[in-house]
Amino acid sequence: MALGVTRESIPADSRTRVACSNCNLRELCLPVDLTDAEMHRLELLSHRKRRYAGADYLFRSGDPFKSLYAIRSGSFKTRILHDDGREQVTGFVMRGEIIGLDAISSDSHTCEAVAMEDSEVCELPFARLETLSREIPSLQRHLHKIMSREIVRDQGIMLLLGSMRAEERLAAFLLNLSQRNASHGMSPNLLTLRMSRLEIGSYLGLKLETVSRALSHFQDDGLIRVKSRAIEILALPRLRALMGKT
Amino acid sequence: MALGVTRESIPADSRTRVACSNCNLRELCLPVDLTDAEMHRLELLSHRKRRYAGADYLFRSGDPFKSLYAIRSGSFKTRILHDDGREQVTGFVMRGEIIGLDAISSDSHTCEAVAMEDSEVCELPFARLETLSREIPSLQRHLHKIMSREIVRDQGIMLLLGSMRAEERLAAFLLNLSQRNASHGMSPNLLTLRMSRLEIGSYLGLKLETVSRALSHFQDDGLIRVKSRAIEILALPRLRALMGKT
DNA sequence: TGCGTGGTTTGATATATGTCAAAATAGGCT
DNA sequence: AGCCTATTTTGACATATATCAAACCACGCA
Repeated sequence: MALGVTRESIPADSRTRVACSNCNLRELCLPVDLTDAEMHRLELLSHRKRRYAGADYLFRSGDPFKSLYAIRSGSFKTRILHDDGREQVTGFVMRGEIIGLDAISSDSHTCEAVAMEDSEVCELPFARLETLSREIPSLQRHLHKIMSREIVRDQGIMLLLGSMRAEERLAAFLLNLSQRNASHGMSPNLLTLRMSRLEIGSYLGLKLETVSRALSHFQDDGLIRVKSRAIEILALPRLRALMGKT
Repeated sequence: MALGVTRESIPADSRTRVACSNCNLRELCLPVDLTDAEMHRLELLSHRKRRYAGADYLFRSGDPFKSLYAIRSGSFKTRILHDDGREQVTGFVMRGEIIGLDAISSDSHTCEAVAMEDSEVCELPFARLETLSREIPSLQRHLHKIMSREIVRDQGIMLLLGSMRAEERLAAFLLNLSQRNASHGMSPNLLTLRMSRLEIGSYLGLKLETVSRALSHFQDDGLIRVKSRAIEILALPRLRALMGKT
């Protein structure tokens, strides 16, 4: 973990070379067990760090595909657009997660990614990632797992959208955020939503009013406490139980 | 079915070796441009062909992950199950397509695959596929594209489930089948559904009655002709136009 | 500090889709 | 061929969620 290399010391528009071997996200982003020699090779990725302000695009649909991006800090939403302007938020991507996998199939991005707050990403040129993963089996395996995990995640959302009711969807959403919070060593009970009710609604296939009403209802039932975008989970087990029955 | 070789004459567990170089699906399943030498190596996959009768499981959720499967003939549905028994059909997989990608992430299958008719699959041991794709870059690239394509497909269904109305979903479904039919050199206007209204409903996040009503409505409007599971598309452009407005 | 604007909550009402039920149809098996 | 069962269609009605509208709130900016 890089001592002496603080984020603050880097100018906002700079593209800085960073070394995976020093990255404090290594476990999350590319948690492969590498020998020193392999780790040295991984540096050949010579990926760069970029910063984005809230509402900035990381990429737009149609952009040519060059790289995957590992999120070092902050968060993004991804969305796809329908011909008639309707949009569907397909994911909220957080620290330690990888974004851009959809673009591999057609060599251009099919969705767009927008920063939900000030964020930093690590650019991983995909061609080099492929070359390297031919040389380092554990890296190859990890890349495959990341892609497969995205498929599983998407299918989970299909289940949610296809067969859950509004309050179940919202409970699932909150529990998912809680779990991701916990996996980063943060409190599973204190959530700070980075997205609006409208965006949550789009993600969950609901209107923003329905999202708002469901949150209010949860609060009335003593499950959570809502203070605008800060949400405190008061009864995690009951929230869990809510999915499935009703 | 091969002449003189009925399903019954082949023990259920028989595994026949097949060669990719001879396979008439080569273009669809692994359409990589290989030299003779590489093609020779591909044979090392020494995949086997298996047969399944309708309603047979190809794999169940929880099964350990060993192989991907390329569908040589027939079709399968994939579904995930919720704790409380609810199920969501996540895909209808046809000839030339690959199934099982979800299992890579956790080394066990997260969904289950059930044959919708008599079918043949080609088993592709994943460990060998990984080894080979380290040696053959174009195979590696192709594997990545297949996984990415699955991600894009799933996100398309998220859009459908999250922001389209019942008849739009059904139109999208029929158009998708039509297109896949066409890509196999079959008529884009004559569809033979292998799945029930219940299964279509599960896939589209609708009840079977809604699916039936929408089909009847399309028929009344002269868009299609429904004869149980045989569907003739009479006005493809109008069906296309139906998605997006209304 | 106060204003303004986007975001959120809440209410009244509309509607698409679900639910329940019965009739019609199709396909498998003897 | 004809019965049996599962699937599909259709109808009447219920309801979850959407829609429209207004009030409320929070936060950034002057």
